Amino acid sequence: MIISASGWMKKRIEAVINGKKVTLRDVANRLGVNTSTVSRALNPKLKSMITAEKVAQIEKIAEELGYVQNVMAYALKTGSSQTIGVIIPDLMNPVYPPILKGILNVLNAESYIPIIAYCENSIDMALAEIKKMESRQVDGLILSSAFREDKSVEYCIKQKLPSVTVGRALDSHKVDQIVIDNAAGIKLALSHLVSLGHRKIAHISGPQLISDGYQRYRAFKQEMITFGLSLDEELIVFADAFNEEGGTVAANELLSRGKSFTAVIAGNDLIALACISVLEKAGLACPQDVSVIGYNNMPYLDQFKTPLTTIGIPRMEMGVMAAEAILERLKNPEAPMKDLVCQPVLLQRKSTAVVRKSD
Amino acid sequence: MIISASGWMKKRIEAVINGKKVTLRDVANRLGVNTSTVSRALNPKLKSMITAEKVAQIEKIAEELGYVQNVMAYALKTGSSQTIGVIIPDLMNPVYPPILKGILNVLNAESYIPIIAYCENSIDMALAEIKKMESRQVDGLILSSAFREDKSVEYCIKQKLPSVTVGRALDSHKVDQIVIDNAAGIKLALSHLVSLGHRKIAHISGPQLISDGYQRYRAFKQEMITFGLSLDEELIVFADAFNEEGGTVAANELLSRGKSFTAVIAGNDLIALACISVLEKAGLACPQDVSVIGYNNMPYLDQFKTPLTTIGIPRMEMGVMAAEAILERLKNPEAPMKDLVCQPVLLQRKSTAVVRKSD
DNA sequence: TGGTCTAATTCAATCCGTTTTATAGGGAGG
DNA sequence: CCTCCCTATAAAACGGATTGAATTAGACCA
Repeated sequence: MIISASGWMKKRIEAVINGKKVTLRDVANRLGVNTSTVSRALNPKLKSMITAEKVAQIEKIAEELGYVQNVMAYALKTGSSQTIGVIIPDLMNPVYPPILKGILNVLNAESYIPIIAYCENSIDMALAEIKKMESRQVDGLILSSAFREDKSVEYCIKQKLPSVTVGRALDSHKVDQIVIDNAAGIKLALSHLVSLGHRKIAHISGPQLISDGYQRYRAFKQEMITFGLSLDEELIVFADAFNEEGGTVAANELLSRGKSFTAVIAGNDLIALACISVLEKAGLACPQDVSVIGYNNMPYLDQFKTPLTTIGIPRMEMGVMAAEAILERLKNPEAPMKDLVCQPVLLQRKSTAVVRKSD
Repeated sequence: MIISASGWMKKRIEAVINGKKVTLRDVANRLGVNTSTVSRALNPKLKSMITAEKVAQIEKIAEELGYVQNVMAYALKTGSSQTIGVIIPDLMNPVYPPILKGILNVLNAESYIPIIAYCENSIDMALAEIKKMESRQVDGLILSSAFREDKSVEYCIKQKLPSVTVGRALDSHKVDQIVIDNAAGIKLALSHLVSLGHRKIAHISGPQLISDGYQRYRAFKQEMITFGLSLDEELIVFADAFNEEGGTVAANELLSRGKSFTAVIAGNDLIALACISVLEKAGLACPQDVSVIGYNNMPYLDQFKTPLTTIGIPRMEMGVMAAEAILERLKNPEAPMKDLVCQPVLLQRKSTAVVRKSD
């Protein structure tokens, strides 16, 4: 098919056979123009500097040769890798996929790409991942891994890596944050329970070093008083992680204290699910004997054996907001830091019921 | 703290204030050595060429200045970005997080990083994502998005982008593939159902353009005959996607045909779940009236209202295998293509029961 | 002691694929 | 003929890896 393959063309064919990529230079040579001309012709913003005819030629040849821009070279030259790092504490927690989806959707639209890592809820691991991402010149970071005090995000600040958190907040408010109004959520839960006649309400809290755990705990104590209920510290236990193992241990701890209660507000859905299992093993049915409320509204909850009443949060929207926030911060590095707060919603299902007369 | 900030140092301070990154050159200048010395000192493989004392100095200063390697520059020079692209059809399908976790774990250990994208089960979207990844110089691709015939993976082959598929297979076997032994899975399911006395068994198949859908369908027809059961084509319907919507439509179609059946094998768990809902709405209880088997063993299935009997697949292991396969292929580009097949397992729960006498 | 040879380090220059600044060419208009 | 404008070019980065050449140091021998 190739009639005369001489000079650079020969060399190029050889290169392509060896798996080399087609470069800007290749398409420039093919047309006998300068690389800068090609660069401009292929850049929508600079295209106007080149005659339409030449642009058309260049686009045709580029297509024909299968040219794709080398983003590494672009990044090296311009300092922008068009990449956003995303760090997630736990891949297995079903809360994160929707957040991820929200993030991906907006990044995609802006021709950014995410690099995703998970850190198993360890600050050290998060820091290691952040350094890897830094070395890849990420333009910014979305952290849903942050603790209330967190040296990994301190590192981002020190290195001037633009960052936002999502679903987690720093006590210091040193970065943009997409957060949930946890106090409102707890108030919703408590108000629902109170309306069902519950008064002896327990709380299985999440880790206190994580903003959601801490804020929900604080809100619980606060709102119990606001609702005029007596606050019994013995009805509050702490799970050491927002997962089923943590929930199981904590629920057993609660039961072992021997204090009676008719309802429990769990730190999140996974803890709530574990709690229901523990209660059942102890011969307590949910919701007949005790009502349980979760938090987050993870997927498929409505199809569970005991469809869980929970506090729903706009997960995908949070992802969208996080991505928009980081892009916004890139455009406007000096803007004041802000918290964007999302309102939760009560989703009433089958795990809560009117308190029994006898209680 | 800085005593005399003159020459390069002044310039550097200025640069850092402007948010510039610390470069190899910066640490070289600080010590008055050549960049190549620093490069070698920081490269584990070449470190031996430099005196231990100097290495120590360099490491100290690099740490002090907060130097991190610019992977973009490295990639540009060496042609390797230490990045693997991963394309997933659907972020919301709970099958993928464990696969992703397996992939991440091995890539991490080899200091590779994944770029993750999803394609909503569209080949065109997958192709667009692949081109984006190509432009980012990914060293290889893991595709769990592939169809039986798929121009996006044809493109990878044409562009000499090393690729492997996971959970999906091409009819052509043109790339390495991590697949499930679907015939074995269907055999397991059917054998279980037969042992419970079922003879009139329906199949809600997944999309036929996807290997899992097609192979399970083929296996179903084959095994029905092997088990000596009469194969009624009217008891086979096709869902147009491996999700709940697809399952709902297909299950309604099956019901509308008016043929009686006592069990159904679904193309995957999501379809099975949708099927159970549809059956219930039609007044048919699972498993009392009809037994249902899923495929994939997605998380939390044991806690569902009707704990689903399903065919389990080693999701995380598949991720591990996929990552190892692509890394292996990078080392050894000329090796023959191979299929790695994973064996499924029957997980018996509550959605299957002995067929009623009357049937 | 001086000279030679070798091994161990370090240096300087080049390259990777792009973008971009400054510059040159060429045609139109005055 | 001289400007001015419109295109296109040439050349210099970007940050780090590579490598042949140069320097140094050390060892050995006469």
